[in-house]
Amino acid sequence: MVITPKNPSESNREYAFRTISENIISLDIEPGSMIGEQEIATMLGLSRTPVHEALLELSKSKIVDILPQKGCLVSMIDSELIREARFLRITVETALVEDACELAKEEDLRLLEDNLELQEFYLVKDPLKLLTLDNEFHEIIYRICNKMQCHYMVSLMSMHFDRVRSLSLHSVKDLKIVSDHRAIFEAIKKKDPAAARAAFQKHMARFELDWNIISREYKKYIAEPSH
Amino acid sequence: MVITPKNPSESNREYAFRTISENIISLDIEPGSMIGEQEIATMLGLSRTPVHEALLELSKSKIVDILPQKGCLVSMIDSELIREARFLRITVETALVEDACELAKEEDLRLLEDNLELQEFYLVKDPLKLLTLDNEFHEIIYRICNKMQCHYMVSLMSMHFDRVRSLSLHSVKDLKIVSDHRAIFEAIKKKDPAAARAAFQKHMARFELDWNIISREYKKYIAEPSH
DNA sequence: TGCAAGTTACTTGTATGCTAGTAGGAAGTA
DNA sequence: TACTTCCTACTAGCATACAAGTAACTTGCA
Repeated sequence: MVITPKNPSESNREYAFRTISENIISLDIEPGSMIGEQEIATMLGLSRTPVHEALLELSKSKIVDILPQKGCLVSMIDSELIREARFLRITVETALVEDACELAKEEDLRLLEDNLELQEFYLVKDPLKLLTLDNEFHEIIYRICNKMQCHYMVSLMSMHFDRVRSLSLHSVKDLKIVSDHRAIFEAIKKKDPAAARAAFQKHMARFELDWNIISREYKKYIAEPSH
Repeated sequence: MVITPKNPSESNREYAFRTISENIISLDIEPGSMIGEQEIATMLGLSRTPVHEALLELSKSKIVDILPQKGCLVSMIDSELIREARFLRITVETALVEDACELAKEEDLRLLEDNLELQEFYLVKDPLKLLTLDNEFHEIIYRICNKMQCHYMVSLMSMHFDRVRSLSLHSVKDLKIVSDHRAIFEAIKKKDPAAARAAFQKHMARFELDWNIISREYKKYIAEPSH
């Protein structure tokens, strides 16, 4: 478990939530492992209460599963939940990029472009940073469309998604992701909804290929189909 | 505040969450009013802890606003959040009803039809029951498409929406809502995605009219635009 | 050896107590 | 009257204590 210092502006509960989330997404906490409230509380120098509340929030997206009187299970990578997270993102964000063509102001375009330049800069240097920038790029689009509450809901579910992306860093595909983002940006800039939609859907389609490879390579992390 | 008995299968936290939610949606707790953890805990016969956790969850959808060291503010009816909730539902469920045309089995169609018959039965008798049935109708569609996690996320946000619907019960429009549902059902039954999509969008469009009336009639409950 | 009952250690759920921060009113001052 | 300062009452955040349930181990018996 990787522990970063507590940001002074965040509450203990937020600190616990952020730390646990980051470690689950980065796979520093392994899928399928059990984590105890006390254990984490001690590591973070907190009491159980804020840790308990953080785990409660995480359990809402099913990224952890609280088993009462037993413990807290970090969920296995679950293709059904990933499918849902992906469905939600594709559906919502396809609509958003179209709207963004109308709504984006000069200032918004500048934010997107700054983000893109950072993506290009970190492309070879720091793939993990790239994942953060990727998420920020999408967040800017939510902000352009005044849909930040939707963004919160979608990103909670996207954790399932992000965890798989952590497994496929450092790959050639990163290069394509950044150029996808640029294509989406250009379409918004040109106020071309159809092009934006097409670029976005091409972008999200890449994941399907990843998943086929990863689901073979990391079987130990993948949940059995339930039925 | 209306208090129903605790269901034996639910935890104290779930009981608190359900009770508070119901009272906010039904407007038995007024928009803009302050509620204290202790106050609610006493009313429900619980300690502050499960109430605190319930309020925390509600605050994630911004239906309440926790002001640290001050209290918990039940949010005013906020047209921006309603717009977001509505956007999310329309976007997601439009995609779902199309998919449902392929995925719905005989058994699913029976569930939908049973629900519809109840809607028609309660149409004149109990408009509040109708709201519950309405939500259940939509939930069945999520279930048909195996998108229950999405359903959880969307329904959290839909509370903003449901609260406004509570204000417009007993109106002639109820009749149209039920016939809308039947149109959606028939389209799914005939496996006609285009018809399902059209029927659903017609259904959701009704809200716009409601909102215009209600926002004039209940000004005391409506938040000022922030800017 | 194999199995069953009892015990113990450990888990989360919940209650309670303490801390720190807010708001509003009382009292004092010009 | 108008303003400032202090005090009191109240809030949620958090720590801690206890309750209740689980699971694994130990013990005893056949």
